[in-house]
This record gives sequence, C-alpha cells and structure tokens, in this order.
Amino acid sequence: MMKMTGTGARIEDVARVAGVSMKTVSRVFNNEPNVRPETRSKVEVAAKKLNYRPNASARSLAGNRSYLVALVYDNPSSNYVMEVLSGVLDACKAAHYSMMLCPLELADQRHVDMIAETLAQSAPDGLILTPPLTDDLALLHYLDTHNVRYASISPMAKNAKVGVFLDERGAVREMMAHIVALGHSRIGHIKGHREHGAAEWRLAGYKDGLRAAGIAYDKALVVGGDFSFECGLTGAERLLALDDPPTAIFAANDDTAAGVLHAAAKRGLRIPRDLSVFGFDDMPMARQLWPPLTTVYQPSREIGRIATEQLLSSMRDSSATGMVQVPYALHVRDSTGPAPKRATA
Amino acid sequence: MMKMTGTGARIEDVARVAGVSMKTVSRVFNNEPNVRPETRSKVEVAAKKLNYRPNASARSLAGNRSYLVALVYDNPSSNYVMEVLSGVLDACKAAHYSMMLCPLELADQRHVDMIAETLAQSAPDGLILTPPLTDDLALLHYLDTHNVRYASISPMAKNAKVGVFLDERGAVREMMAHIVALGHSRIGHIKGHREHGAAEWRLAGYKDGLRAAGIAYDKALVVGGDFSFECGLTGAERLLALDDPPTAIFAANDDTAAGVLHAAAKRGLRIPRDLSVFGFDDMPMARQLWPPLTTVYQPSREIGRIATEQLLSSMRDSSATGMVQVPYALHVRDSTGPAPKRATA
DNA sequence: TGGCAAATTGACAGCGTTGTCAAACCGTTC
DNA sequence: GAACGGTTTGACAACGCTGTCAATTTGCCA
Repeated sequence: MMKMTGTGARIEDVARVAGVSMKTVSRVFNNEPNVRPETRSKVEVAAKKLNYRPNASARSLAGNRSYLVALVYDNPSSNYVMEVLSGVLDACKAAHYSMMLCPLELADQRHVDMIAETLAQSAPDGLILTPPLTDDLALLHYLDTHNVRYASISPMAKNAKVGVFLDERGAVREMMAHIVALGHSRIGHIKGHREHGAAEWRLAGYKDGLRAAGIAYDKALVVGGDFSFECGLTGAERLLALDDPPTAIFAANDDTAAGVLHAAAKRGLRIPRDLSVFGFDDMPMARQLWPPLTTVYQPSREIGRIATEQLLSSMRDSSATGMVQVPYALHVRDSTGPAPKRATA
Repeated sequence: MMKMTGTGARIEDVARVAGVSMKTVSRVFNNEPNVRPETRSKVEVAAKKLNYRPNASARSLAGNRSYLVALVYDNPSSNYVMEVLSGVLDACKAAHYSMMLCPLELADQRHVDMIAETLAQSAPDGLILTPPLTDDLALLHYLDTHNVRYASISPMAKNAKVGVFLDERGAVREMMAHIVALGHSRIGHIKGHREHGAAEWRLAGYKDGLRAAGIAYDKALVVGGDFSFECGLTGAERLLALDDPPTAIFAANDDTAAGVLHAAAKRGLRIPRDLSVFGFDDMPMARQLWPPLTTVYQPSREIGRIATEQLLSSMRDSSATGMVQVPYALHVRDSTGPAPKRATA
C-alpha cells in the first residue's frame, strides 16, 4: 500500500545520488548561475531517477517567499475572470508558482482591509489586478505604500508600471468606422462603469469614430452604465424612447449589449434590420446570443498569461517594468447591418 | 518605511508575551484540547496584541500537511465553476485552508497523469470534484488506490462517499408536471453528456414526468447532447424538423437551452407562443436570454461550500462521511407557456 | 611553474511551526 | 500524606529547503 505523504525523495537524496551537496541541487533547481553543465546534468539525472519534486513549504519557509501569485478580481463577468485566470495559471505553472484567488467587493468599503488580510495571511509574492480594481485609488495607494508588487490588466494609463493593455480606443474607432460604412449616422452609446478606465477609452473611441465620420457628438445619444446586463436594458429603453432614436447602439461591453438585445426584443425590434448593436470583449456568450453579437475580441487568456509573466520578471529584476500591448480583433457577426431607411450617399 | 516580509510576529513572540511556551500557543491556534480556558485567553490576548498570524509554510512543513484544498474541474460553464468556487473559498477561509485550482481536460487521455502531477507538486490535503469529473472511473480509481481524500459534487450515486447532491430527477419531474399542466403533450428532450450522472437523472426525471401524465415515451423526441450550446442548436434543429415536432423542449442544462432558443429564433419561431423551452441550472445568463429562461435553480455556491465542509470534516475524522442533499427550486420565467393549437381538455 | 582572480562547490545554520515525550500539576483515594 | 491517574504545560528535535560564507578548483597570465 502506497503512502501519500512523506514518501517523496528529498533534496538530500538527490544530492547523494548525484554525488554533490544539497546546495548544488538547490542551485540547479533554482536556475542559479555558476553550476558546471556536467554537474547540472548529473543532478538532473539523479532527480529524474528519484522523481524528486521540491517541497513547496520548505522552499518558501527557507527562502522567505511564498511562490504565490494572487489574482485579485471583482468582475461580474465569470467568463472574463475564468479566461484571465486560465492564463495566469498557465504562466504560474511554467514558472513553478502557485496561484491563489482573492475576490474583492469594491462596493464594500473594507475591501482594502480584506486585501491587507490576505497579504498578511498568505503573503503572495505578487498580485495580478483585473479591472476595475486596477483603478481603485485606495487599493493602489495601499499597495504602493506597503511595497507590494503587482501587475495591472487594462488599467488607466497613469497608474500602472507593469501590466498589459490593448488599444481599446483604437478598436472602438475601427468598429465605428465599420458601422458608419453601413450607413449609420445616429449611433448611441451606453457607457461603462465610471471608475473603470475601459469606460473612458471606449467612450473616447466612440467620439473618435464620430469625428472621423464628420458626425456631431450628440449628448442625448450617450447614457450612463456600469458594464452590467441591467444597464443595457434600461439604457436601451431610454435611447429607443427618444424622438429620433439611434439606428445603432454601441454597448460598452458584451453584457450590456446582451441587455440591449433583450430590450430590443421586448420592443419587438428585429436585429439588425431595425437596430444594429455591438459590444466589446467577445465573451463566449457573444456567439450564443441571438443574433450573434458583433464585438471586439480581446485575448483574455493571453492577457492573463502575459501579465503574470511581466509580474514575475519584474519581481526578479525590479527595473524590468513595462506595459505590454496585445492585439484586438473585430468580430463582425449578425447584430450589425445596414442602416434602416435613410439611404445616404 | 514598512517592510513587507519578515515583519510579522512569530509564535515565540506570542509565547513570551503570554508567558507560556510556544507549544501552548500552537495548541490554542489549532484548537487542541487540554488547554485551560484562562491560558487560552491569555494567549488569544497576546496574539491579538501582536497581530500574530501563523506562517502557513512553517505550519505545513512541520505538520506534514498542506492546508490546501484543490478544486478540480472540467466544466464548460464558467458561471457554474465560479459559483462553486466562491463557495469553496468561503469554506476554506472559515477553516483557515487555502484553495488551489486544478483545471483538467477529460478529453485529454493524460488527465490522470495531470492530476498525479498536481498531487505530487502541491500535495493538497483533499480534492473537490465537480461534474463530470465526479464520474470519471479512471480518475476515481487513481484517487482511491492512492488514498486521496475527495468530496464529490453531484456525482452518480454509486461511487461517492462524501459530497453533495440534489434531487435532480425530482426537480425535472416537477418541472415536467408544470409543462404538462400547460397543455403540452409532445415534449422533446436534448440529453446531457453521456458520462455525466446528471444526464441520466434528468432523463429519468423526464421519463417520470411523462409517465405521471400518462404520455407514452417517444424515442424520436429524445436526442443526444453534451450540455453544450452547440448541441442545443443541432438538437433543436433535429427535433423541429420532425413531421410532428414537439411543442416543448427540455434541454438538459441552460447552455443547451440557449442553443435551442437560438435555433428557434433562426427558424422564426416565437417563444413561448410556438415553442416552450426549459433548462436546468439557472445560471445568470438564464435571466438574460430572450425570453428569460424557465429553469431549475440549484444553489451552486452553497453546494461548493458544503462540499468543502464535508471534505474537511471527513479529513478530520474519516468515519465522518456522507452525502448531503441540498434543495432546488423551479424558476418559471417566460420561455414556457401554454401549448399552441391543440386545446386538450 | 607560481600566483591570482573568478568560477564552482560545500558545510552549516537557520526559516517558524508541530510532534514527541517528559515534567509538573491537580484532585482523589486509601 | 503517599500514591495514583488524569490534565495541563514545556523543552527540544525535527520538517526540507535556501542563504551565507568559506573552501576548493579552475583558467589565465607572467
């Protein structure tokens, strides 16, 4: 009968088999320099033979670090979080780190205390911040003053040193050009959450698109939102109740776009015949909605992976900071089509 | 300037302040018996004063356990996984355990090796298995022979000793009664994944419902599926192309139901006027579909929490096994309505 | 060949906790 | 009041690894 715990080979065993000291084995496993190639391979052979795996607890105890990365999120979209999470996990695995989760509630005033608690308890070596937490001033201030390393995903530019972003503004601008080319000139927008950098950029891209097409910005066509399904519902109702309603609506993300679709269906509108709708994120559900949603794709899993890699390398060498840009793609599906009636040109 | 690491109080400090030995402090923090109440509170006061938190690495190194629970999943539904995950996290927090994630790919032949790797690497003290992994024979055999503790969520009855389940069969039966009461008699079913216990139960509930209503089981009305959106699409197309198509479709879960809705919309069918549809799970998207989906709610977060508590208590006392049942609820929304034409009675 | 700096390796003491086992203490009993 | 069993406490050695620093080897040059 096999025992589960205490069975594995220890570093001492590997050292004996390889005919070197424990410390040398340690060097090999931590990719430290100054190990002769032949020594290195002796150790690797011995380790493989014994099926040795370093004991994580001992490692962190002796090395005074946790080999842990915490993914911090307060995002209503499970799909988004799961995608990012997969990427983080990929990068952690490759680097022999572990990942822990730290769900926060931005609405809860004590969210900074909660993260302080997590830091004290589990002492992760670094954090991955996802939007909208990337832009929470109280949180960032706490992290900065307490000297905690973190990488930011899609943050507002000014704060972040390490992380990943994409040209959301350019993406929306491009999508707007597509919509304009379909003949739309009254284009509505349901904004994202006020405190969320992405909301700002997407709005800017919307304005860029109007300007490029020579369409005047009409305040009445832009309503507030918070990236939720519900705000898509109410936002669309407000826009569609206008005297001169929009023929196309840009929802700040896919959840909100789903709400718009929902509201349109309720009103008996046919999409895209009566109304074009497009979103942002390209979550899996975007394909599953009816009609399938035109939206901007962002490589969320890649984003998670890269953010983690950035974090880890900035931990190794604190000068290795930098934001890396990832590409987006326009996914034009069936929720956008030619503008009704007014055949301009 | 505050330092991040190495700052915390150690057990030795608490011991000194409380005027006891380290071991006594350890006893207090591990809820061990045989500590006089007044000693206990002396220690608690000292710990609070120093804001002491046990060092996880040292604890697991000395205690030869990881205080880690691994959530193992291969579930296409992010929403479901995130909900369960939240519950697991709740329970872990309460018990001073950590959670790690172990995404698997059942389709990949090497999934057992992957979990073996995880076990060797991170040595979690126990696993939480989510469907459909709960019913994977190769995996279960590995865990059993290697003496790994686990709790199963909604497994097929025969395998599981510790875990959580709900009366899925009864839930479907009840839902079927509701549909029959609306006048439907040709009711289709798109099945779940073959290897998934839930698929079996839901089918059984479907048959129960027919039997209770005195409706003959018609093989032609039941098509295969795998809990995916896509199988809802293709399954619905097959059913609706029948000479005598169903007036209602029970999709084995909400994803599949979304596919049915999608297919129906493509065919120009109005729901529920032309077709009633209902699913199972009540994922957040169920409310967001058009029309909002009638479905069976299961308390996924609670399920995750309870499964974890069960696991932990079975680890403490290996005789403390048992499956706990959680309630479901019928959420009747707008995707089900009276049967078209044939006004029986 | 000897001498020196750099590269490579090793001995050993922690890291902060828990397990083991023995000591001290307490209340009964005869 | 001595002996006894049970409860409560403490001393100390692990746990498996890495950091420190010293020892040894190597490569190179005069």
